Amino acid sequence: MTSQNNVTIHDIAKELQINSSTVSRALNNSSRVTQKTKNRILEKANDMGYQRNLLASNLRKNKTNTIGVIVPRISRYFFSSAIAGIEEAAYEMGYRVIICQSLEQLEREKNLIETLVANRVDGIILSISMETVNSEHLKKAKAKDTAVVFFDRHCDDKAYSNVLNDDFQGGFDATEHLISQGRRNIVHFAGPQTLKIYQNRQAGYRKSLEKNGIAFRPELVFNSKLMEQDGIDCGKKLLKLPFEIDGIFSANDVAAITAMQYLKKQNIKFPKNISIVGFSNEPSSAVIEPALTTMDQSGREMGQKAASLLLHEIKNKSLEIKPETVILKPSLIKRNSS
Amino acid sequence: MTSQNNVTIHDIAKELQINSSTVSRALNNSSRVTQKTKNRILEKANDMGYQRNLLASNLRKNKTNTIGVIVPRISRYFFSSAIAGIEEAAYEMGYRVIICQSLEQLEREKNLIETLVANRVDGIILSISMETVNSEHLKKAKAKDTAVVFFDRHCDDKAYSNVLNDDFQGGFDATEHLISQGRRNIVHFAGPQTLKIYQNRQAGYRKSLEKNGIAFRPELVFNSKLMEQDGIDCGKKLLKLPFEIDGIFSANDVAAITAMQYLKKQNIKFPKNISIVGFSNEPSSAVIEPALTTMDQSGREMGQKAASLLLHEIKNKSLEIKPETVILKPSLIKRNSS
DNA sequence: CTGTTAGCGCCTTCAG
DNA sequence: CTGAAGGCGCTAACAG
Repeated sequence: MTSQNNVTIHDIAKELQINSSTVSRALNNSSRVTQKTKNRILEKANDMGYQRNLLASNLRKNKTNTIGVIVPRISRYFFSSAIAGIEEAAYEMGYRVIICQSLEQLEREKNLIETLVANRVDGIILSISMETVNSEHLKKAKAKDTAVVFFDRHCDDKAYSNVLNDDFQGGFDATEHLISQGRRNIVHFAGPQTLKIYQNRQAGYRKSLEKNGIAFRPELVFNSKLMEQDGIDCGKKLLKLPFEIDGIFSANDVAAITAMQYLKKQNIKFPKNISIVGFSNEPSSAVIEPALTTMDQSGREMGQKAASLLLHEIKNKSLEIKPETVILKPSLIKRNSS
Repeated sequence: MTSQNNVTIHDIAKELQINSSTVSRALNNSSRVTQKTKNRILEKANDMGYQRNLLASNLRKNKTNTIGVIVPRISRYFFSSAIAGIEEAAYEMGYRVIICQSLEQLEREKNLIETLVANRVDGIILSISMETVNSEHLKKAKAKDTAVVFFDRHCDDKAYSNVLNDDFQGGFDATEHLISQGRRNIVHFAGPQTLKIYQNRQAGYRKSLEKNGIAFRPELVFNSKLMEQDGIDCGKKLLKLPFEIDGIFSANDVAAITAMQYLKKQNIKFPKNISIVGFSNEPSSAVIEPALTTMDQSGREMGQKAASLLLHEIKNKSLEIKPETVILKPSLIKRNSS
C-alpha cells in the first residue's frame, strides 16, 4: 500500500529493453523517436505509474518554466485580480506561477526572493511591501540573472522594468472631480508615504488644490498604514474636525472602506452632499455609503502587462533587453448610484 | 554584467583547497565541521556570491520542505484567511507554502495536483473546486506517497484527513435564529449542490423548518454557482416572489453580498423587519444592508488545523498514520448594528 | 573533523 | 532513429 512508487525512466527502459535516453525523448515527444516506440513507451510509462520528476528535469535543464509573484497580500482585490492577469498571460506562454505574499514585511519579502531564486524560478514579478525602500534585496536575483518586473508598487531603479499607474494624474483627476462638483474642503486619506505611488497620489491632490486656489491644509491629510485600525482612526478623525468637510479623496481602499464601516456602526450619517473618490476597485467598495466614485486601476491588465514584459525578458535573456516602464492611465468610474 | 553567477560548492571548495562535502556540511551548519573552517567557508561563499541550488538539494534529499495549497479562489476572504493560517503553522515547522487556485475548474485542479506532485511537494492541502466530485485525481499524489488533507470543501473518501465545519449544524442554527425572531418565510441562498458543504447547510435549513412545523417550499431555495451573476439573479428573484418574505439564510457570501448590492443599485429598500443570516466572514459583508448576522467560520483556524494535521502525517509517513477528521463549530456573530 | 565516492532522476551531447 | 556516457549541484554513506 505504501507503494512509494518511484518509477524512473530507467525502470521503463529496463522493462522495454531499450535505453533510458530513448524513453526520455519519447516522454518529451521528441521527433527523433518512431511513433511506434513512442506509443510503447507511453503505454508502459502509464502502466507503471510513471510520474516525471521535475526537480531532476529542471536541474538538468537549468530552467523551471516558472515565475514567482510576490504581492503584499493576496486578499486585496487589486492584487488578486493582478494575479489573475499574470496567470492568464503566463499560462498562454506555458509558464507556471508561484504566488507569494510578503504581508507588507521586508523581511518576508527578502526570504521569498531568496527562496524563489534558490528554486531557480525564471523570473519574478513583484509589488513591494510597505517597508521596502530600495532594491537592494533584488541583487540576489540579478546575480542569478533572474528577470524581475515591478508592478504598481515599485522601486526607483532603472535596472528593472515596471508596470505602473499614472498615480499623480489619478490623484489630480480625482481631486479635480471633487472640486468640479463644488467641493472645497477635501480630506485626503493617504497611504504610507514610503511608497512612491502614495506620494504621487498625494502630489496630484495637492497640485489640483493649488491649481484651483485652495490652500493645502496638512490637517486634512489622514495618514494610514493600510491596517483596519487606520481606517477606524480615519473615521474618528473625520468626526473630530472642527469644521464641515464636503469631499474625500482616498488613496487607499482599506482606509475608505473601513472608515465608512466604522461610521456606519456608530450610526453616523454623512450629510448627503459629501462626495468620496477612492483609488480602488475593490468590489465591496460598491456597497459603501455615501456613494463612491473610483479611480479604476485594472489589476488584471497590469498583471497581464507585467507578465508579458517579464516573459519577453526571459526569452531574450541573452540579448540584454533594456528595462521598460509602462504607465497605464486610471479612469474615473462611478460604482454605485445611490 | 550578465554575470550569470553560477558558483557551486565545488568552486568554493577549489578556492579553499578543501573538499566540497566539507563545504556542503558547513553551509548546512553541520556540527561536524570546525567553527573556524565554517567561518572561512561562509565568508568565501559570501564573497563569491554563492546561492544554494534548492533543485539539486531537494532532488538529492528527495524532500522539498514545501507544501502545496489549492483553493478555488484566493480572492475569497475565507480562503485567503485559511491560507494565512496554513502559512503560520507551516512556517513554524520550517515549511514553505505554494499557493495555487483552481478557479473552480476540475481541469485546473488536476493540473495543479500533477505539477505539485511532479515538483515533489511533501504534502497538499486542498479545498476542492465546485466541479470536483471525487478524489480520483488524487491517486497520483497517493502513488507518490504525498500527504493530502482536505479542508472545508472535501471529498468523501476515508483515505484522507479533513478539517471541516459542522455545516449541518450551522445551517440549522442559522435558520433557528431567524425563526426565533419570528420569521417564517425564509428564503435560502444555496450553494452548488455538488458540494457536500452546501448540501449540508441546506439540510440544516430544512431540518429547522421541519422542527418548527414550517413547510419546506422549493421555490424559496435559490441556487447559485458562486458567480456574481448568480447573486444578481438572487436579487431579481427576491423581487419576483408572489408574497412577502421576512428572512434569508444565505449559505454563500457571493450570493448574499451581490444580491444586496444589486438591490441597492436598483434603489430598492427592504422592509426594515427582514433578517439575513449569512454563512461567511467576508468583511465587506459588514457593510451590507440590511444588517447581517453570520455563521462565522474561522478560516485561519481551519488553515492552522489543516496544516498541522498534514505536517503530522508528513513527519510520520512511515507509521501509516490513519486519516483523521476534525469538525469545527461555526458560531453566530452579529457583524453590524444598524 | 575532513576526504572519497557514489548517485538522486533527468537530459543532451556525441556516436553509430 | 537509438545507444552510451557524462554531468546538472548537491548530500550521504563510508572511510580515515
